[in-house]
Amino acid sequence: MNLPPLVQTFVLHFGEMGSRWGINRTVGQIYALLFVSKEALNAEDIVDRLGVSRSNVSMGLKELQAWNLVRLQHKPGDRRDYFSTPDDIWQIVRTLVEERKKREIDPTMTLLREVLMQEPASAEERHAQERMREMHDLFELLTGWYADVQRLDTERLVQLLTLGSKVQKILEMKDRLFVVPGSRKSRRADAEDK
Amino acid sequence: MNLPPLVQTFVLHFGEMGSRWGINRTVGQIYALLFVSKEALNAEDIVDRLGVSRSNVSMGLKELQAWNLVRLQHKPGDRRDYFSTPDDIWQIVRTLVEERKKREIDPTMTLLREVLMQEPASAEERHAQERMREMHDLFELLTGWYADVQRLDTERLVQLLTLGSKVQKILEMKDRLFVVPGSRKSRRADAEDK
DNA sequence: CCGATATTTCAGAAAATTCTGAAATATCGG
DNA sequence: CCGATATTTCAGAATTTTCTGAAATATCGG
Repeated sequence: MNLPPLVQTFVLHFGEMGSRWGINRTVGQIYALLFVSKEALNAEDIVDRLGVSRSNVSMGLKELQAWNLVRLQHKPGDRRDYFSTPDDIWQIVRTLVEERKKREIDPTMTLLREVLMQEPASAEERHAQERMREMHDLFELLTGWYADVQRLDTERLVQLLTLGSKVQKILEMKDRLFVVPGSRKSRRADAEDK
Repeated sequence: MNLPPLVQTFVLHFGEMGSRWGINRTVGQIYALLFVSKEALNAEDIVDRLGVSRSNVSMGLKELQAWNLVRLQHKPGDRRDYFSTPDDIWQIVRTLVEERKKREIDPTMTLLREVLMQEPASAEERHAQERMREMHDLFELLTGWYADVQRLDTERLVQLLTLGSKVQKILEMKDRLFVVPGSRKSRRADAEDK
C-alpha cells in the first residue's frame, strides 16, 4: 500500500468498516481513496496505491458503479477510464440513502405486502401478520418522510437538520396560535414498554 | 424448518437480508422468528422451528443480546431462558439506530478527529484532510439531529415524521411572521454538482 | 484490419465466516 | 454434594466470499 500516512489510516479504516456494511474490504478502500483524492484516478493508479490485483480493482469499481457511488470520466487524449466521487458530499448522502432503500427496504416492503394479502390459517399466523403489518406501516411512515425531505434542496435540508427537535417548539407555537384550544391532541394511550 | 408458511417466508427473507446488514443468516432468522412470535421462545423452541444446531442458536442469541435487540425473561418454575423482542416497534427502531451509530459512526468519528489533528505533509494530504473534515462535519450534523429527535416521545416523533417536509412550510410561515424581511437568508453559493 | 492498450471475465486459490457436534461449564432442586 | 437439565465454548468441517492471474474481450489510432 503506497499512500501518505494520513490517507492510509483513513483508507484502512474504511476497508474494515466495509464489512459492517454490505461491501468488501477492497470496495471500501477504493471508495475511501477516491473520496479523498483531488484528481480522478484510473484503475492502474488504484492498483498502485492499494496494492491489490488489477482484476480486484475492476470488480470493485464495477460494484461502486452499480451503487452509483462513483463517476466515470475521461481525460482528453487518454482512453483509460477515470473515477471520482462527487464533490458535493450531500449528493453522496442522497445516493447512499437512495441505494440502501432500493436494496434493503423496497424488497422487504414487497414481501410484506404479499404476505399481508394472505389469509392467516391460525392464531399464530394471525399474530405474525399483525406484527408484519406494524413493520410495514413503520416502513411506510419512514419512507414517506424520506421521500418528502429528499426533495428539499440542500440548504433547506441543513436548516431542518440544524433545527432538530426545536421544530417541535415551533409546531407547538403554531398550534397555540392557530388551533382552537382544547381541540384534542394529548392523551393518546401509548402503552410503551421498556 | 418447521413454521407456518407465512412465517417461513418472512423468516427466510430476513435470513437472506441479514447478510446485507452485518449479521449472518441464522441471526436474521432468529430475530425474525422472535419478532413475529406472540410468546417468548426458548433456545430449544428456536432449534425446532429453524432446524439449526443448538450451538448456532446459542451464539445467535448472544449476538442479538449484544445488540440489545432481544430480551431475556423467565417463566415461573422453568429455568430455561426465554427470549422475545419488545412489543413496541418504535423501541426496536431506537435500539437499532443507537447500536448502528455506536458501531459504525462513533468509531469513524473518533478516527476522523484523530486524523484531523495531524499536520498535513503535502498538498495531497491537505486536500484529503479537507474532505475528511467535510465528512466529519456532516456526521456531526446528522448525529446532532439524531440526538435531538431521539429524545422526543414517540407520539411527537410520529407527528414530525408524518409532517415530513411540510415542516418547511411552517418554518417559512414563522419567518414571514417574525423575521424582519430581507434580513438575509437566500443566496448561499452552493455549487452543487450532478 | 492490425497492433497496442485497456478492461472484463472467470476458474480456482486463499481467506474469512458460519455452523456443527462434542465436551465443558453452570445452575438448579433435592 | 449429586444427578438432571440448560447453556456455552470451541476445534474443526462446511460453506461462502474475496481475491488473483491468466485468458478473453473490447476499443483505439493508424
